[in-house]
Amino acid sequence: MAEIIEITESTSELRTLADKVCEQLVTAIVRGDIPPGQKISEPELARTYGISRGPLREAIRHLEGLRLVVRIPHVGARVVSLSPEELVEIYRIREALEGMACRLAAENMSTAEIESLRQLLYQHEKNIEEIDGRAYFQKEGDLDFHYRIVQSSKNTKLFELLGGELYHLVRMYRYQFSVSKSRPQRALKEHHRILDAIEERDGELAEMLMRRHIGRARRNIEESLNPKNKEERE
Amino acid sequence: MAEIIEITESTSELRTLADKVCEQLVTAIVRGDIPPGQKISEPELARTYGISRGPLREAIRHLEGLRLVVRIPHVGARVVSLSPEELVEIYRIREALEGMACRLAAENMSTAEIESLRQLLYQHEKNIEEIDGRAYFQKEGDLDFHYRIVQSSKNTKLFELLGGELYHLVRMYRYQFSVSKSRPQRALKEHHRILDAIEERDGELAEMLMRRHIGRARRNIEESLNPKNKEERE
DNA sequence: TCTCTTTGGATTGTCGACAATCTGAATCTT
DNA sequence: AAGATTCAGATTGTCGACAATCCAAAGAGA
Repeated sequence: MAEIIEITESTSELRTLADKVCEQLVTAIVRGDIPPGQKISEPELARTYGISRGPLREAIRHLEGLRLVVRIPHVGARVVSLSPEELVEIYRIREALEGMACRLAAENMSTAEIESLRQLLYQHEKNIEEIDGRAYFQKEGDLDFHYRIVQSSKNTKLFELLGGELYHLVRMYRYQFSVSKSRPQRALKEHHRILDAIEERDGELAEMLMRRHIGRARRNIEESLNPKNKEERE
Repeated sequence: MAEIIEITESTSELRTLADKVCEQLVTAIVRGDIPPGQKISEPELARTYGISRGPLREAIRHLEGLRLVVRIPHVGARVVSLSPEELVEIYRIREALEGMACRLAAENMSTAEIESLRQLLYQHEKNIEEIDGRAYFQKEGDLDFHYRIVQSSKNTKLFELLGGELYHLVRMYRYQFSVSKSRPQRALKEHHRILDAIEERDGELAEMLMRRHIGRARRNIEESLNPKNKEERE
């Protein structure tokens, strides 16, 4: 029985209740406030947010589309429970998709966008120096970089895909497993190199660097997983 | 004012009304029975399917997630209107994603699956010979082949992505623009070559062939588009 | 004591009605 | 006559209540 959360005030821009609640639920799930595997009780959530079940059900339907909850008819919805294998799968997809995004960005990104993105990287640099050990800002910041690249690819469908469901899923995984102990300094350096390639309009190189960048992250995950599976066969 | 459509009988398996109606709407939109850009009136559709507005709204929310309708708060939902540019974007995404799927399929596809898929191709061959000119079956059949490949990649996330929203969108485009006048014989031959590579477990070749295969289709679309844009600059 | 059945409680699915908002036509002003 | 304004009609958003379904605990039978 959590406390009642006020919606109408702070969170808005999205006009309908269902949309607002949906946004609230997305962040709640991504941050782990509603833990993976937890049952989503409609009456309870409706009370929590002080709304009726109608809009809430619409929000849940939307969350299902974002792959953040799994719903079984007449039984109920649960927050998606993520297996490490699926995380690896997602990284493989990102490898292919963001690699392409990078190549397109090298062709279509405006110089203003490039400059703006470079500034963002400098800011990340500062954040890393400040909170040396805990790279919390970097965690979301890294995603920001990737997000901006995809946005600059000017492929709207690609942006919808990566900026939509996959984006939230990756954010969720990061919060859960706190994946990014993988020295942010190195990641930042790689980001700079990628942007360099884009600046020189070398799409081929940019794609390759991005694929390597994500591939390294993926292998990190796989390795931090394998030690336990060392004994397992097949 | 269309006639009233019975739901409970034929279309089932999915237990809830919202899910059934959603499935109905998907095929209706994909086949163009509800034309692109058309407004979706909740009261009218509710009457048509003989259900209340509650489940219908949930279904629409789901369709929104599948990118088949666009919704504006307090205004209503419209069937998505597809620009040829977006179709090209989607084909670019498929190039990257299905290329990867092919490589994974070469690694993970069982010999039984390969044999089954080969049989499917033989069946396509027959269908083409029978209805030489109009390649209607081939249209959906082509998608079947691609669908099976993705399924055999054993990457569940990839399957969800390509088998979900992108699959329906591509089907929709095909129905609308009747894209596949692009000699089915050649496509079929390419399918065989791709399957050959998979059978020989040559992932690299399989990926390349698939990328070319889809790339050719994309260029077909671009060319059938350019003549009109010949005069346009930029 | 274990298993199968039953039954009560709670949850999900569905409906009809009311309130908030938008669209478009008719009216008024300049 | 052109433009802005008002107002009616319809549509979307929201709510509370009822019906259908599922889950789990209690009880009956072997």
